[in-house]
Amino acid sequence: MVVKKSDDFSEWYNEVVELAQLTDKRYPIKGMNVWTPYGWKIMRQVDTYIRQELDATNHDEVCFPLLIPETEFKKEKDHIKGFDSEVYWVTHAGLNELDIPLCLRPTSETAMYPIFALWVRSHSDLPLKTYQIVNTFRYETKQTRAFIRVREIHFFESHTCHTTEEDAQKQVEEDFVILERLNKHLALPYLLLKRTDWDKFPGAYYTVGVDCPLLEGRSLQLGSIHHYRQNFSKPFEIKFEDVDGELKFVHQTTYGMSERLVGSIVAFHGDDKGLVLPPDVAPFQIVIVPILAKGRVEEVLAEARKLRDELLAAGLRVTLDERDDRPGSKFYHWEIKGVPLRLELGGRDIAEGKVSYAIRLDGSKGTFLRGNAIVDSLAMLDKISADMMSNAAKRLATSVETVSSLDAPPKKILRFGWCGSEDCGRKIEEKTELKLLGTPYILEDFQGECIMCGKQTNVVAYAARSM
RNA sequence: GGGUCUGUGGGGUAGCUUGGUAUCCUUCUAGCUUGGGGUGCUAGUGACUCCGGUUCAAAUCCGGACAGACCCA
Repeated sequence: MVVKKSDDFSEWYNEVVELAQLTDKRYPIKGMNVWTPYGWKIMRQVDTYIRQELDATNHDEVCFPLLIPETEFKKEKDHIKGFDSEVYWVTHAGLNELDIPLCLRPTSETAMYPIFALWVRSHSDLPLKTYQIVNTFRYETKQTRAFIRVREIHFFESHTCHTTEEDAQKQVEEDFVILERLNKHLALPYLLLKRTDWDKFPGAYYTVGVDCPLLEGRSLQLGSIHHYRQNFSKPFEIKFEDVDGELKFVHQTTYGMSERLVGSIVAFHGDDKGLVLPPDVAPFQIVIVPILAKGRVEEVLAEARKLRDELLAAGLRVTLDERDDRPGSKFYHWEIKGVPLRLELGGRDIAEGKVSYAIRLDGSKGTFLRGNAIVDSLAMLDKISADMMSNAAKRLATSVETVSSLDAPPKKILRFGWCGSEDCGRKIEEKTELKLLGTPYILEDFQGECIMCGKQTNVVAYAARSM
């Protein structure tokens, strides 16, 4: 690593992604990168937790086609208006021009909902809770960045249908619980902010953004949760016969998060030595580096393999670095890759019946008894996870600052009074060059004045430099 | 959306002003050496983004495309 995180965050981010070999950015299309083995292992690990949490809340995994006919895509007016400028179109098939162009899904509402209309007939079909983990396509015009702003996006989207608005509302709240459980594995700080009306998802009744505070008042949207009411069920005619015999339109919600989760893990946890991975998502939780002194190579390797096999049998993800390279060089290699725990085994350790360790998160080193390898490794990984969670909590607490003036704002996420008008909102964005993230979903007590017009208000808003 | 800059082995670079033989570091391959924080030595593989133009001759000058970095809305 050459660049320091605090000196030039963007440069630092690019360097980590490159050196840790998370992705190959050399694919010749802007914003479309190659998932390399190490990066993909992390993504798959995250996907595993997503499946786990969604399955546990009775969502069924489905997989819809990538292509959407223009006729379906255009059914919801606001939706098409919101996505028009960033959709890829397939206009030809073989040698012929298509009668009806097909778009690559930028998100799957318009792919799924015509079929939901067939699936849902009675109140007993509801709630319908589905999700899929797929790639979506958005023609980003802004600067692209690995994992954070890409044109082909790996993401999950859950889509649900309910009999009533209240039931849909309960779903939104369940989504927050799912998010919190998922985040136990990722250890990221986040805020739940209800987006402004002019910034909500195209077609939504309301949108809640999940915003992760990074360095110096930057925030990164990790995902979003939407309540659609009947905005989509009406144009797509998703109707059910209720207990009273009446035909009604369903109420819908969606929840989506993307490979940005990987980008956020890199951006939030990483340090000047490279990646720092939470044990739950690390492709390898432990790396064993054998110290191969001349004349004892076979002996040490045999012991190292034995240690590896024991740890593997205990359910840990472990790799033994048997490459013909110097130990020091291997230390740097695995530090950049963010492996939480490094174990060293050499002649000295074997003689003393010990194993040396080094913890990536804080750089601490020591030894433990060989016989305690499994118990001690598990305990250290647990402690690393706990420490990373508490780092996230600390960051959350220090990243927001309440201000009463927009002159010379601190490099934090700003919190201030807002009258709620679009006029003031836009003026605030113009003046500060920050993005108005919205208002806290869980209402916060506030009495004060709108920071722009001075009107009395009990609404508090957040703004930050977005990435 | 508007602007500025850049594109040379796998990665990072020198050369470009003033057109002619492409530099160095790293990685990689082979061998020896070494091995508890980036061993050392020897030998070797490997590059001018693409298309067009100017020219006897283009990495170098001109135009365009594509890709990337940055700034502004």
